[in-house]
Amino acid sequence: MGVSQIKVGITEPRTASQDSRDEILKAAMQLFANRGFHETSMSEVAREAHVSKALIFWHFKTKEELFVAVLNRLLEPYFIDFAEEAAAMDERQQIEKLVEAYLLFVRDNASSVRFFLAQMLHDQRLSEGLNEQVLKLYSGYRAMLVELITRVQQKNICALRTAPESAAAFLLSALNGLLIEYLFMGANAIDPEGAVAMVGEWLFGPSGTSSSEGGAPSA
Amino acid sequence: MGVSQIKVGITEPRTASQDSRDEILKAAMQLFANRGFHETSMSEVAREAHVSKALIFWHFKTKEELFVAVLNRLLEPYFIDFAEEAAAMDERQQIEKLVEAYLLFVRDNASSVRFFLAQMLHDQRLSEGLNEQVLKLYSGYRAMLVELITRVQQKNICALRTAPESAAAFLLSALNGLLIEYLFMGANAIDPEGAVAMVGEWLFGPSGTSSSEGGAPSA
DNA sequence: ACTGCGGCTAACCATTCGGTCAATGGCAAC
DNA sequence: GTTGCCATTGACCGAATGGTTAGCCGCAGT
Repeated sequence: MGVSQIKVGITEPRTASQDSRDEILKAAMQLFANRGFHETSMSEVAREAHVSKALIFWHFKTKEELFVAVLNRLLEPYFIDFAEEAAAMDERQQIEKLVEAYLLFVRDNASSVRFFLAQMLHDQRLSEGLNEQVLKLYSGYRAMLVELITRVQQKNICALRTAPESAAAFLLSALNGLLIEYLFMGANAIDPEGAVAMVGEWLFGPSGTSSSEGGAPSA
Repeated sequence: MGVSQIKVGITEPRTASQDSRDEILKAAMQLFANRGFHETSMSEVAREAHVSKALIFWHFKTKEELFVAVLNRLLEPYFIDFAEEAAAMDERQQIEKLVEAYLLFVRDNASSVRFFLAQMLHDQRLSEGLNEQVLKLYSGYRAMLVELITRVQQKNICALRTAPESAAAFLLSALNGLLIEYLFMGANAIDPEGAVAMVGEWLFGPSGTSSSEGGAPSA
């Protein structure tokens, strides 16, 4: 079939086994993402991966194991590398950067996000460890927001007087709302720059944006 | 559709057929709600409704038809009766009332909301008419918000200077975010009063709430 | 008494599901 | 060349799926 497995002797062997395993995972990821777990059959995965169904069961003992493998692979890029660039920014810029990163991530990983959402929506008990990881990520993000808002309030440059926890929760909710709006309504629903501006106005009152490195809107 | 033509004789005739149909719908609703469409089998519905599987197919031609029937029944209470009480309130109170109604509805109909969410998440093409209805409801709600914010801005009692459409979209997103937070995190996540206060502060600046007493924000 | 029909069911059907198994080709080691 | 392992496959399995069919039961109309 269409596989182009060119051996490049000098570098790592990259066995055919790994190749097929990879393609199975890739196909499964796609199918699970926009059809869900129960609606995706192993035969479909096999067909999409150009591989026999039996081979899937050779790589992964059960359907659940394949599923968990997909989940783990999806979770990999979910860690937003943030700390390094944040050091040079003031709090307001950090907050705005966080918001922007969240939305950009959602926009660029829509199918994965959709996947997790669908998964968490009804199969709460399957893949418990995974949910835990996602939750951890989530609350980490929230903690960063809380801290930033706290600092910003202490410095008195914040127009908002609500408790930081509530404010962060509200902001996070707004972001999540944008997320689901993006998933359900058309792809044009998410507008990171607009959202950042809105958050700025909400937190710091009506004023010019802090860091206007004005890039043209991409979408 | 949705006709409720109950003949009011002296006593309700209430044929056995209607009874069984009702119980099937009830069982199906419950199963669909927390297991999804594909994960729910007709045999399960039958067992849960204490009825033979064939009877289900006597009432409803296919599984999809049963599903749509359930959807329609779920959609009935979704129309927030709002206009009548709104007349007596000023714009700010109306906005706050809208927000509160949204959150209360979500809290009280969590399983239905979860159901619709899951449904819209992956099976976009199934039950297209339903999605249409939900969308209609949704954009109606949004339109009300837009109009209210517009008026409030014209009256100059609004601290926010963003375009009403953007503001409404942002507010709706925040509400949706609270929604999914409620669905995923514990039931304690939703706090209508706190949210209303927050929205008030966002739109009208830091001041005493218009109609409600200050409630301590819960975590 | 019989007929017709709405409500209901057990048994059945074809298909698909997750999963198994015996068998095979390729290839490195001996 | 043979051995042995890795990767891979088509054919197969029992269970469960959505859906059908033939027929039962009670009862109103005649």
